[in-house]
Amino acid sequence: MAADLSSARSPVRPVELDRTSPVPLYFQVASRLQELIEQGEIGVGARIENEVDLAERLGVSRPTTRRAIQYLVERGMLVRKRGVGTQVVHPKVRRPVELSSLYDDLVSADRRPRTEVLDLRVAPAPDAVAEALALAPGSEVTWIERLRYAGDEPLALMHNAIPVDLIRLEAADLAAYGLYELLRRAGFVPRIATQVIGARSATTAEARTLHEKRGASLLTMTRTAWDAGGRALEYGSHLYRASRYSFELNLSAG
Amino acid sequence: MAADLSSARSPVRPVELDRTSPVPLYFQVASRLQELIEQGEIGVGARIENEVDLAERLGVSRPTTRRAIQYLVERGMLVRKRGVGTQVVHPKVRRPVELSSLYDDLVSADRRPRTEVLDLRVAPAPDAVAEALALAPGSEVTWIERLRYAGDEPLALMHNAIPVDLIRLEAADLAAYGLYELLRRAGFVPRIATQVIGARSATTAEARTLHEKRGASLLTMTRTAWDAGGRALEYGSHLYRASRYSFELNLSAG
DNA sequence: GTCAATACTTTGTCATGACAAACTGAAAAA
DNA sequence: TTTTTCAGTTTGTCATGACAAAGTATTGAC
Repeated sequence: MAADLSSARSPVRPVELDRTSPVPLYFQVASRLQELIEQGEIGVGARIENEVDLAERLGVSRPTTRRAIQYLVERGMLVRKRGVGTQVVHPKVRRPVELSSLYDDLVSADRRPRTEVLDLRVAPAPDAVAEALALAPGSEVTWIERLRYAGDEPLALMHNAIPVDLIRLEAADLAAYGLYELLRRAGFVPRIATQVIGARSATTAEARTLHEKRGASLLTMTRTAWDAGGRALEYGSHLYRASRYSFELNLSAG
Repeated sequence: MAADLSSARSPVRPVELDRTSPVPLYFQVASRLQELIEQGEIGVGARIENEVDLAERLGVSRPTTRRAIQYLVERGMLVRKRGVGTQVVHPKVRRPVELSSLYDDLVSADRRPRTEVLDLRVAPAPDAVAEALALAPGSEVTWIERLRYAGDEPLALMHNAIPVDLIRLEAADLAAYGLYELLRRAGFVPRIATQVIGARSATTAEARTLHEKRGASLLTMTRTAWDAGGRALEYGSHLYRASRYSFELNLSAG
């Protein structure tokens, strides 16, 4: 039994790599490995074949194999040790913290998101917001206030500021789609963000809006997002009902 | 002026690469680039020299240059575009979410952490904890309850469970060092973790311990951490004073 | 003047080869 | 028996060379 485990090298069946495909070879290899691990054919703790042999068997170069393995290492499925080998540490992809909006999250969790646009106006940005977005003080921003429902329950009260020259937002669009979706459609893809997560008690008005008791605990999240060109896309200051929502993170260290 | 910006290629002074150093070449190159960007010698928005020229000028191969650039791309400083070039998007390193303990954070923020060990015992793990740590139900764990101060103010009430066969913990050590530091010294390096951040109101007892009013908002964080071998190291369930603490995250998307 | 085709630049992918460093385990020495 | 040494395994680093794909800028046709 014990001997079995130590010899549990990858029982990979012949892999069909498609060299005519636009999908890079390293990605094809990574996908195949990921599949085997997710299906449990290579168990947690088992070592996979070494890079050199794997490369030879698949008919690709070692750098290509390395890149495929690296891809899965970055996702937290594999761990490498020099002189030892590469081991499976987790059967599922541990995604890094996602850069997605609440709307996207709810859609994928099938929680029937609905959005009510409470306010939509163009106004000068307060100093703190202008600084967060790296705009000149007093620059105009589109200011949005939305109430997000999951099913029939209010879940979050969201305030956003978007540089006014970036996109023209309509209440109808905001009610139908997430802000990030609208930004993406306009060609602005959020790539980098900083978030601060905290908590505080609800004011009377906030409690009423969110169907909570006065003084109930709320999760606060402020975020600034930039696109690949370093352009500030969005500043957000959101309130979540702590009784209905929490943030889940997967971390991995070098 | 505008012409100046577009021609603002990296004014890199001759870089001294040390080929005898144990520090990898790609890392030396990355460090040098990072320095130039942090010091503003390559401004945000400016394009850096293309890979081929940079490699030639530094006297290294293109893969080495690419790896250096890739390193900074992953840290959110640079963005690459095929056919265009590589651009500076942020002058500071945007670290991914750190896998460090509160103690380490406070030390680096120079906030004089102090720890009071309220409880330290060996007991069977509750089912939820055993499951989080992937232990058999009822397995013994070392159970710790600590109160963490920053300066003279209590900041967090921390509960941890550590598999009992992993490390022998002493109250004196826990008072002097962070848990992660002790784990690392024993050879267990946390590599992967999942966290859930939420909020709730303080109970009377919690409020008293943390010098808060009854019902004050607290940030909750539960975390399970694993080492590179997939061994569960630690389960933690912590309470932070929302009035004194928040979580800061830097995210980047593919 | 406007639009389309073309040339050029720059990053992306892949192969081959070589040596170094870290770890493991077995053999040899104390 | 215990420790040290050494050989073998495996990942880490680096070089060179080649072609592909995407984006930009220029040129030419209309």
